[in-house]
Amino acid sequence: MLTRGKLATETGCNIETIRYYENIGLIPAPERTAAGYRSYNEEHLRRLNFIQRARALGFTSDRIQGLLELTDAGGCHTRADVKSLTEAHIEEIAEKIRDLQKIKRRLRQISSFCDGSSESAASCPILESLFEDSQGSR
Amino acid sequence: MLTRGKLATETGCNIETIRYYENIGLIPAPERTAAGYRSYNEEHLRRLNFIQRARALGFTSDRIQGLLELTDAGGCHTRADVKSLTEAHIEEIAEKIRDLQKIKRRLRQISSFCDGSSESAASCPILESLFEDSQGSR
DNA sequence: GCTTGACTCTGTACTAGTTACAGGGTTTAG
DNA sequence: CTAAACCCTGTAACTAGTACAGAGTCAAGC
Repeated sequence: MLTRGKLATETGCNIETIRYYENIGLIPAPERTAAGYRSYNEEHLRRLNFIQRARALGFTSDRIQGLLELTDAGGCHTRADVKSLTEAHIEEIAEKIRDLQKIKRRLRQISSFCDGSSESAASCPILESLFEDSQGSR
Repeated sequence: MLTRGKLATETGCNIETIRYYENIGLIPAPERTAAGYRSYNEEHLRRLNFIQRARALGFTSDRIQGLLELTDAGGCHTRADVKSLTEAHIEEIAEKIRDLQKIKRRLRQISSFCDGSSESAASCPILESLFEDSQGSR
């Protein structure tokens, strides 16, 4: 029913990305027309939308695969499984945020050493603090 | 004076990464011994330390290159140049943090819909909210 | 003086998550 | 019937490295 191009415009996904998702197994290989054109159905659409939303929330391909397998496998997985994958992901994001905040604080500190004047960059305290062993850190 | 291996252990940098930095032009190509071994000096050590510290603060190779050029070029650049590169970087990190916080909030919300019970994953509200158009967002 | 192990050299391929492009075949609208 | 718009495939690019194979080199011990 749907060509690759239509699936792409329907989902807002890049057309090449769809082929990529097929390659890595995120999307099942669709039927082909006599000429070899991919022919997608509603289920593919649904699945691709799922992937797009999960990607937007920062899930990796591996984890998305995991989530999709939980739905594919039918009754043998529980909500608890889904929730624990989600919570693990939330914790990873929280950690990434903490790391970036640490970095930002340090950068603000280093930046504050420098008056931003028109003096030579060679003597700039920002560069110096990157060249020398970090003084004033932590 | 320094072989590649010694430079690696001295700086804590992976030995292959040093060659990579040479390839992309972050580190100048060193002298070679008669046998073709790279021979590094104090300046290389200093520069690699700089790169390591800048990387730890999340600077991209391009931006590090930019910072190093400011020092290489001698007197024709100012502290203001350095500071503006740094401030731009801080702003990017701040934005990344904001993005991640948005994602985290949304994930916490989605996760809260799910009781984490032993019911089938197929009916899990987390998966449903990824399949359906995001209701309750924003 | 020779062997052995530790080092170094090169090119190449791999990672994630796409994107892009070349060179061909197909479908559709006028 | 032709031309544009689509689709197919394989492959390379991006970032920031990491890893590995196969070959050469160096230093220490015997």
